[in-house]
Amino acid sequence: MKKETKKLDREVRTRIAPSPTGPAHIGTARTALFNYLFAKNPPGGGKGKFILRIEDTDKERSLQKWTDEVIEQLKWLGIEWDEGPDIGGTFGPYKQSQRAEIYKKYLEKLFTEDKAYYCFCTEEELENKRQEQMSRGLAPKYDGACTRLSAEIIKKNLTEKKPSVIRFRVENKKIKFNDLIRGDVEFDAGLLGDVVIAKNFENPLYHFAVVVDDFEMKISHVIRGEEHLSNTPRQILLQKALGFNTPIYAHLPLMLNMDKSKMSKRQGDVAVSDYHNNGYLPEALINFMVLLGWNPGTEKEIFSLSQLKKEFSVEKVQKAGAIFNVTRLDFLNGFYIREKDIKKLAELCKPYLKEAGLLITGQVSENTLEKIIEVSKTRMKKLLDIVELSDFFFKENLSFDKNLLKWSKMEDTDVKEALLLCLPDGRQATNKKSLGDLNPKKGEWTVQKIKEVLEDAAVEFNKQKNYPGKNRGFLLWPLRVALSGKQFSPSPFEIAEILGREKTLERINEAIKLL
RNA sequence: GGCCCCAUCGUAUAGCCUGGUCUAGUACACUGGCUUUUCAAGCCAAGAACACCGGUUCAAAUCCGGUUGGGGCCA
Repeated sequence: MKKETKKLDREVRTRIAPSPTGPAHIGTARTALFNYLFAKNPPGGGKGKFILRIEDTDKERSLQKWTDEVIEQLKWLGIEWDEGPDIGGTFGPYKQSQRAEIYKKYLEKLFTEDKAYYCFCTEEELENKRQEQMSRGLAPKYDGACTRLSAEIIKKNLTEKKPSVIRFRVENKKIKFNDLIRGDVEFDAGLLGDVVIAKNFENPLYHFAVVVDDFEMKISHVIRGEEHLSNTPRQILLQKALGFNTPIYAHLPLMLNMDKSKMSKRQGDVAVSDYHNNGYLPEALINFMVLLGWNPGTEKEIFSLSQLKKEFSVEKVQKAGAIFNVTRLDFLNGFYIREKDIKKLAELCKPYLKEAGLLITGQVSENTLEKIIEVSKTRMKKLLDIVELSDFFFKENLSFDKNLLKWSKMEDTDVKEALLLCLPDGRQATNKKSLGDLNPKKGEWTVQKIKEVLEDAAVEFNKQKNYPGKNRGFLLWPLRVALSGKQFSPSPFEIAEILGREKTLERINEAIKLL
């Protein structure tokens, strides 16, 4: 289980190679992150390069819009690459669809050296053989029916346009390699069978294309998900057949569903855009993802991307898969939201408020918006939450059940009295100031003043009604509900200040009418 | 089914390489408390794990073997 730390004479070059067949997957983002961090701070020191390659060999399912999407999401996360798909063309092009000539060249080389051959077996034949092997308790493996076809038969089949694929002769031997995370790993390639590497000379398949691309792009370290671990031996064999160097491998633990299976769409959001759109902050997502499978060995667990660039090291990466626990992501996201500069946070919340039709340009001042967000932010797990949390600040009319106004065992009349006490003429009932007596023009409409007046009123109210003196809920709860229309909200002092005197009094009156 | 990988509180992990300082640390979550008009946030506290069996050793979470369990790949 030794992990070698070989000195590299080559430049460190890592890559991420997504297939643009759907929205960018969260697993792709995490793999990208680890590759990026590794390149930024390679074991031997110096600076490496991180490359973005687009694996769009599947022409039917690959769409430009998904390539654009992956780019957008990686940029959003702050993961930057040095080459590809449209920048820095030293080893380009960086899209597999544009590299057909390169693949063809190597495919031909394999053919001339008799390391690859045409296979004319049909899907059906293959499937039957597979079933038969499995029923006998054997590993399903290509039986080699076409390995030694005569030149005439091949020619005949080809001219007849019989469907064919290209297979690679997999040597019957043990393959050993050293994985940066897992140590020594050994496979018996004899169990593999000859693998299909291309549909034809124009259409290479995954195993072949990665091997060629990684070599041509001088990738030094292949850091990828554990699902590729068992693909590694056949790729190594291909490299050997082609005369390539084998890169250094590091297989990352998988991100798992709650039931420990590989993270999948069925059990929650897997697209980076899902998290982006719901208002997770990139810093939270980065921090969360990196801690899934890595930690510095200290008790520190809040990391910015730039700190990570200095502190990350592969040796500290776990071997076991990690469950993607949204609750923890929520905590981290809430933490970063609370930490955020209020102006920036307001900017980030705006789109959500606009989308919900709450924020109409020019209607609410920047200053007020910031106050609204300031009093709501401790309750936010994600940016989208701001909508539910603050809608009552923006609405003209509130609608809620009048019973919500009652604190403890209050009757309608009690509630009414409490609310009346906050109004300008409520003063009649007491010799203290009421809310309505505060004059905004004299700078009296502040949380501080409002709080003073209301606390006095609460004491007075309790005295009158013979309520337990310490419990201010008899006044404050009805007031808070009158102002927010909600069971849970910021304090009535904060709400009143933001709402302004006029609107505050209006809402109190509206509530009284309900009773 | 074959092959490969993995295994510390519910979750993420520290500790494992270099056995003793581990009556196993931290964070999230959960529970209780403080604060409090409410919900949050904050603070305090409590509960909670070395998968199992054997071996090596004076001593094992740590080293070795096996078992079990989980996962991945192969179509």
